[in-house]
Amino acid sequence: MSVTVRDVAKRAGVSVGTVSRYLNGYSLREENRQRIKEAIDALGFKENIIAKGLKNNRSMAIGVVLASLTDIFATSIVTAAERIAAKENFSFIVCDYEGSLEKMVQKLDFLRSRSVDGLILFPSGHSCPKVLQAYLDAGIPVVIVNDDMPAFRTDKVTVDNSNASFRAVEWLIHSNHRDIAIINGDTEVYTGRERLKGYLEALQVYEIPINKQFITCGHFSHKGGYEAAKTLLTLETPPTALYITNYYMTFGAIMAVNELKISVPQQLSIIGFDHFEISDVINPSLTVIEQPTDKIGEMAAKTVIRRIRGDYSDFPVDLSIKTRMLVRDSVRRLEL
Amino acid sequence: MSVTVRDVAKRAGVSVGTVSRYLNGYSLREENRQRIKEAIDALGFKENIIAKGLKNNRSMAIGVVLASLTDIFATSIVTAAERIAAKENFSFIVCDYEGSLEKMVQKLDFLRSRSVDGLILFPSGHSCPKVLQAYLDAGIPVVIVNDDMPAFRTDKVTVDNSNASFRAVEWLIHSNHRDIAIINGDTEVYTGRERLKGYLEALQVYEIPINKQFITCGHFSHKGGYEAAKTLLTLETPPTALYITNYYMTFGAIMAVNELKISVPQQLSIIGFDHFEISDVINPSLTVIEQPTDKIGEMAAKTVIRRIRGDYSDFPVDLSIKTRMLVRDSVRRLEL
DNA sequence: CTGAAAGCGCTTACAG
DNA sequence: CTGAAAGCGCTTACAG
Repeated sequence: MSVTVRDVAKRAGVSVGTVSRYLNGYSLREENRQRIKEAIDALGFKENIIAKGLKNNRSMAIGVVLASLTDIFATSIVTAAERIAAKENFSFIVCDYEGSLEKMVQKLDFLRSRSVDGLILFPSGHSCPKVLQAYLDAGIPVVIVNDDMPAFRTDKVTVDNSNASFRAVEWLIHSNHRDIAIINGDTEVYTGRERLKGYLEALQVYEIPINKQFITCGHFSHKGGYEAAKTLLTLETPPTALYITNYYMTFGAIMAVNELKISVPQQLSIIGFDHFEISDVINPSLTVIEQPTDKIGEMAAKTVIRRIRGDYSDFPVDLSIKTRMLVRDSVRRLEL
Repeated sequence: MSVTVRDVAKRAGVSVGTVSRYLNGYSLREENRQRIKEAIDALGFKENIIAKGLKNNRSMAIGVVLASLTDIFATSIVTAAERIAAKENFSFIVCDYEGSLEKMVQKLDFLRSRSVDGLILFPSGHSCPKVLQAYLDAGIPVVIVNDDMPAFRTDKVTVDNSNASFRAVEWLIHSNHRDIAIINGDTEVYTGRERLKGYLEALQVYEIPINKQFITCGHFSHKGGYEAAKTLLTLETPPTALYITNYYMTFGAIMAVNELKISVPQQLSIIGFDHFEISDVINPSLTVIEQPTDKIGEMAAKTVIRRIRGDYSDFPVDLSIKTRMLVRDSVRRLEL
């Protein structure tokens, strides 16, 4: 069908082994190098990565398993990771498990049979299926992103979730807010737990009494943020500041604020999370915790590739990437 | 390393050929079937799809090439397509070309060397590189999604873009609007052109004079929608209705409307595009043109798989999927 | 229905 | 540095 090493070898007048060595960057006689190069160009030869993989048990593919392909946080990370991986000639086989543990297991099985060389997994709060340990046992590295999976000893890349919360709330406190509400997602998942933890810690450290009404834990979604904001802002004594722990929730909360015709920051201060395109169109611009998705993706890709190459010197690594707080115009300093 | 057909054959006391036949669903003696089944279970055998592909020149992988992994419209389609493909045991190798033609070509080359069996491409207005023809010449089917690429004769899946526009605008006209503005994206790209065309046609058919000020063609983004809305709504005689041709633009326009404290639908009627999560948190709920991303993805996947299987009976197909208009609360019927 | 053998496109000891 | 040969895990005519 297509042109193979055999064709190249014939045209260049060398053996296929020599062509293979050329392809893999071994040194060979200058004359042969030239002839092979010429043959490859003339024939339009492209090496077959699949065949290559069969022999050295490498597929040059990395499985990427995530809960939803439509979650911009996850896909931003994947984009960055893919950029790194492509440079190293790895391709990404992307599987969406639609938030179902069962489907996740299915995908993991599927990727095993595709002989992926490594795996990047976004567990999104799901527990660890046995098949994951089978990956490690088979020498296939697994990097967990944005979750802890305590039962599973492997490389992990997260952000400083609780610390980010702490700093955000601290900033509000230093702006003299005392009635600070948190709009949080599901505390069954790692990020939800951690972000709540940081909020509580900050209040404790600054000796601000905790008002249970101000703690909402719903779903990390537009709707979750919207509903929580509506509830909080229609309390008898509503909070003066909102700390919102996820991009989609921030978005939903903003819609609720608009609808209630509450002006930010005059009547309400807000610190949100992440700043994808939304920040282009929100007035005033939001002060947010920014998760460095590029960095997260980069670290995930680099880590899994390093393991694939056999470097387990620092295994398992637990990378906690630092977030920044972008201080913009949605927090008002209260007069005391 | 892992367990192979050879191991299964040995344990079952048959030849590897027989195991292979079992795996591929050929009929064999009941006794052998049982023994092989037993051996597979006992050994935990998983077939190696890579090796399988080498022999019959199939990788069981479909390349998916898109401008951005963070575009929810594209990823919604990919999600649906992957669901179909996974059922047929195909995996998706996803490549993001970050809106650069050069990178797109790179990715296409890359996927060739990975021996993908087929390709699903979102050109996003980019022109057709030569390498695409090479795909077809090599017998690798290519399905174009959401674009026309007139220079390239292959299967295409789009929606009824201009017709969708026509119906949206017609609806506004029947609600007695005459000052109807369009917030459109780049007319260099297919969808932008088509959606503008439908708008113009509707006005012409109903003999409504075209007001050039009411036609904005910017960028299919939050910001594009936001800025266009600001411009339109601050005109001396602003439109009474807005037709917005993309999800992100709809989003941005809504933010502008909120900021200008214009109430919908009392002061302004709106028909938007698509209804991802945003619709959960917008009040009033928007009347929108809904692109059936599930269907688009399904058709793209089914078409490419059908071609992979050798069925070119209707090649090339140009599927134009029907959109629906979801009539909700953002359009007011004007009194005459 | 089944076994033995050749082969998919490549790599890699093994000799030289 | 290079060629000949074996082999990666599977499939598939070819005989029987």
